[in-house]
Amino acid sequence: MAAASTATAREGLREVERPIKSVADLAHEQLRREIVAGELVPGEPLRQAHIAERLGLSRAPVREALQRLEIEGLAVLRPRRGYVVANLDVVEIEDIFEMRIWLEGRASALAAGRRTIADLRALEDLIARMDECARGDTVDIVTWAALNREFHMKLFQVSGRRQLCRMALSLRDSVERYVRVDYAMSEMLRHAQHEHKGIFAALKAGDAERIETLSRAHCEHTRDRLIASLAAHQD
Amino acid sequence: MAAASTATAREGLREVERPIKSVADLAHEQLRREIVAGELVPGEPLRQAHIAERLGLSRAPVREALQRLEIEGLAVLRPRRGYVVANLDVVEIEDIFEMRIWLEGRASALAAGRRTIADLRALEDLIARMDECARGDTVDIVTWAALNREFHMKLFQVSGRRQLCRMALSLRDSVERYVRVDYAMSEMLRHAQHEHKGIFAALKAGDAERIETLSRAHCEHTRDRLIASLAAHQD
DNA sequence: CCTCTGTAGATTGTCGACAATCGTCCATAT
DNA sequence: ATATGGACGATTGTCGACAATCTACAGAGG
Repeated sequence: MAAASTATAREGLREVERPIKSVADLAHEQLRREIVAGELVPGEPLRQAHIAERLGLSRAPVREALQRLEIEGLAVLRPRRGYVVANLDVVEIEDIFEMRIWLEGRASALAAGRRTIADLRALEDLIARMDECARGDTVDIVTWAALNREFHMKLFQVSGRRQLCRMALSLRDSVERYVRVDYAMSEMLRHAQHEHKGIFAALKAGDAERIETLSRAHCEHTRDRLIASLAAHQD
Repeated sequence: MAAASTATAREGLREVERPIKSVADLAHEQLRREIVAGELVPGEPLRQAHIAERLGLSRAPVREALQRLEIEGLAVLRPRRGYVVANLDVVEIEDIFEMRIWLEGRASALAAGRRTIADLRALEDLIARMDECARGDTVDIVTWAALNREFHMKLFQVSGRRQLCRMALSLRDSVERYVRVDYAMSEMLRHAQHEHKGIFAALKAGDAERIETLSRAHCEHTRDRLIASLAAHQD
């Protein structure tokens, strides 16, 4: 039994996202952005040679990126037939949201007992920057969504639970593209901002019970709005 | 918006494990078995060339296998320094078990409302085969563990929730190797068998509330026994 | 007119090789 | 004796090429 403690996953929760980025990491992030942003629509085939050429690299890192997307639930592999952008049906979306409601509520509650001044400052800054995006009459939905993801990721990280953080983030990403389409079509965004401020206040106060309730409600609202939107646009 | 419904993940829950296996799939399964079985100890470096030679294939599929192991939480990558077998500390193990307790309880409850005769027969058969493993004075822990995994996987699948099933199985696998070490050193195995029969009975009766309670208790017992074992053998 | 079969094209899965980077060992200076 | 610096070996990350397999289309047969 070799000395193993050096490999223990203890380098801090910041490294849920890998520190040093390889070309494969960049390809993965790029494709994830494109899928999440809806530029690559569900069912669209993801051809390795095509993507490699488009991103200016070889097929090996593209394969790795696709592999990860599959495990994250963003792509589906049909052996010898290639990857396609995953398509979640309503049942699966509800499935994911049920888990999110519990996991995010739990993470928030834990965070309330561990937040530091620095954490609060970082979250406050993210809220302010999101406000910026929605200030004028034109809403910068792309930037807002990126900041929103960062806000919730930060909140998860404050919980101090590495594994819980991983799960919650992964589930978020797998439905984010559907949520974003919905946000763009509704006033939900400003409502979300309001809820973020409530969550932040509860975190600042260290009120675990309240932040858990608020986080769950935040998730539930997103889910309800999304399901309603999907039902309306069913085609 | 192209016709996407063909790609929808609807081919049935059996395909959580991929149907047609590539060399990379086999490498992945082999390495996972070795890690879960404890043959590869936490902290041990996983050198690509070495593994490739040992399994008689090239580095490409080995890389893919390692990639998956990382996302499953079984391996950790330090960029430019290679993969090592992941080492979970007690906090992370408790973290994972807290999620398992909730997810597995929920999946069981849902399964109680959807089980078919065929499902029950399959589960009953698995229980019988596990009994076989523990009949004599020598316990076939490896076979038992494989059947145990199948039993719980089957139970998750009956829930009909594809995503929930994925998460629960992934979390199981990431702590399985620690649990197995514990099983080998205790009488916990027979106790687990007894609990399986209780869970099965509740499923057969369609009693959602009872099976949820039993499943959670099953998880909690495993956790408590494991934590105690880790505390005793701390080195 | 429909169905089945065989060929052609395209795409994946796998391989071996090369360059970049990291850890290690040794020489040297303080 | 300890610390600093450079070269060597080992390992990863990336690339282009090849073989296996699948899809699509065309042609023959019923």
